[in-house]
Amino acid sequence: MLHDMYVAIGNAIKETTGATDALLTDGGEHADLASTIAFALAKQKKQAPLKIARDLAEVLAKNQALRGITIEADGPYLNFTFGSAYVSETLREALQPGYGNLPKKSTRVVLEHTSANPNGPLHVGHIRNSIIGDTLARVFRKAGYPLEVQYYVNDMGRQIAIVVWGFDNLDSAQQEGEKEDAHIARVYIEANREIEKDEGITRQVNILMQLVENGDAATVKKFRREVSRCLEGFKVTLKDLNVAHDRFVWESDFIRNGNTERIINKLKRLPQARDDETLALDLSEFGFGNKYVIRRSDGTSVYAARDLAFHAWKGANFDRIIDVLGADHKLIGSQLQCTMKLLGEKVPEIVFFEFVSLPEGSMSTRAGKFVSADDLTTEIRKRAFEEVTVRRPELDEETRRTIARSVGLAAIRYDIVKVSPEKSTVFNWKEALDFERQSGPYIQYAHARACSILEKAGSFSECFELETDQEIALAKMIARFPMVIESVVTELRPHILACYARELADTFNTFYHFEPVLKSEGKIRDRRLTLVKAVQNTLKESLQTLGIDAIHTM
RNA sequence: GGGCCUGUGGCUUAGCCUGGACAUAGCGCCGGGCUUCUAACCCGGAUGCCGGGGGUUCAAAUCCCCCCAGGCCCGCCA
Repeated sequence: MLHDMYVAIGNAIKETTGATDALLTDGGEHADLASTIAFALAKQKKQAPLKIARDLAEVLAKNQALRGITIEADGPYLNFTFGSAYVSETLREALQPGYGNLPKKSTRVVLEHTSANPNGPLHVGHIRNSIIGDTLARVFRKAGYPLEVQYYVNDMGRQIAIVVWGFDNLDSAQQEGEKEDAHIARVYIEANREIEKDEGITRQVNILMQLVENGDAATVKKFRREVSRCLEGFKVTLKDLNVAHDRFVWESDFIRNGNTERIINKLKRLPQARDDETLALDLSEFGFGNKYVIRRSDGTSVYAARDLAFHAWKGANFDRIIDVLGADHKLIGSQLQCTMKLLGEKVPEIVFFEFVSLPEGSMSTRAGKFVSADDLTTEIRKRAFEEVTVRRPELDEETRRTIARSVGLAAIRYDIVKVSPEKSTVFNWKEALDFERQSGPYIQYAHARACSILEKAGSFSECFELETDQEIALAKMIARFPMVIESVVTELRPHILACYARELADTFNTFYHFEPVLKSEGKIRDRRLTLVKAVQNTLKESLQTLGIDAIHTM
């Protein structure tokens, strides 16, 4: 609905003025939409912006395509305020199940996220990747795209070789109740300590790496076993965060199926190839200072080669490739994009996010310096359970536990997704455990409140004629939802949805405090209940798209 | 040394790509509001040289240049 208005007004301005851009912006408190076209036309028309705006408002007011829209010139600004038809149409749309869904598309999208090395549990830095990725995935599906979500398993890296060395050489039995990924981290940390003491171990690790690349059956089996165990741990962590992957793609498969060898042969033929002892690309003409190494002098491939093979495979099976990667991958990500372009392959779009650190500094799995996602989940559920128990002592324990799980999940996911990805953050227990304003639970609470009103109301006849400023403001906020979904898809910035959901909850809370619903009567009660139903549905869709449970009571 | 990202009230943060009407919100602070639809809430108030300096423009938090501070990256690691 909002999108339709945007197009109609934009076209009318362009037709009337001959401008190529209608310069439409959000009207803020002045209007629903505004245009600054009068400034742009001032020079060519040799007229004051005030006069241009005034004249244009007069002409546009007569345009039949803009019926029902109030058009006013406020100084040099052209203000457009939508009328009652817009508001009632919004309400009708927002009552539909799946409000905000966009038309089905045929572009097949593959989205890769998380892809952490399987050498220890996921920590609060990794899950920023998971939550940005999973939210994007949900938004793409809502926007009508067929989508596959993948986890790229780095199963042949040095870290894994170190883990395997640890299992072969150290006292490495799994402890009572120890989760697989935590167990692997313990062995990995211990093995790294040994490596620092004894350089000879590095040679043994190198041998393991060669054996696995050459396909030595026993070594491959060991690598696979430990990596699989670690992934089992990850799956539990991700499930607790309501994050899901459709497919786990193993890096070593691209050696075994010959794809890496094939892409290396193609790379050799590029004019940028330098095939001396190593095979590398010279990408200096594109602004890259270092060599992009593809194959070692001993003939084995490096990560970059397998990654290129992986992305070529994705390009062959999908129309659009999106990767969510940490800022430490910016250089290699750009080199990958550059090389894919040189090969004539599809170029992946990469969503980068900056690091999460601890107050005492960067996280490090190797040094055992991290806050694991499991610890965060455990702690936040505990806190949420205490909170629910204080607020709803009459509920039985089982119900309180269920609510606490949803509230905890909401707090974690929202706390992470609300921040722009290009901002680096410092993990803060106090903020992560906050269930008040600008939090996931705050939005859940607004939704639960709407549910409660609707439940008490019973049946009512729908009424689409809103009257008061608060009612109309809320309806207009609801109207923005589909365009929010659209902008997340085009900008690949999920925090836009997080901000919107919070603003919608804010607007509803204000409405709630000024406009009685159940205590009003007749048509007023009907139209407010209709509005509450619309906002409840929109909040539900927003929350679910953020991967947060839209619970009915809390 | 080079490249990328960030810098917005005491703290956290939106807006920056696509320049426009008094810069968004929260925490904290001050003052109000629960016998009334769930107070995980609402209302009011104080707090901003939008890191600094130049420039472009009728107009700059937003675009360009320089500088400062912090983070990340620059490996025959992944």
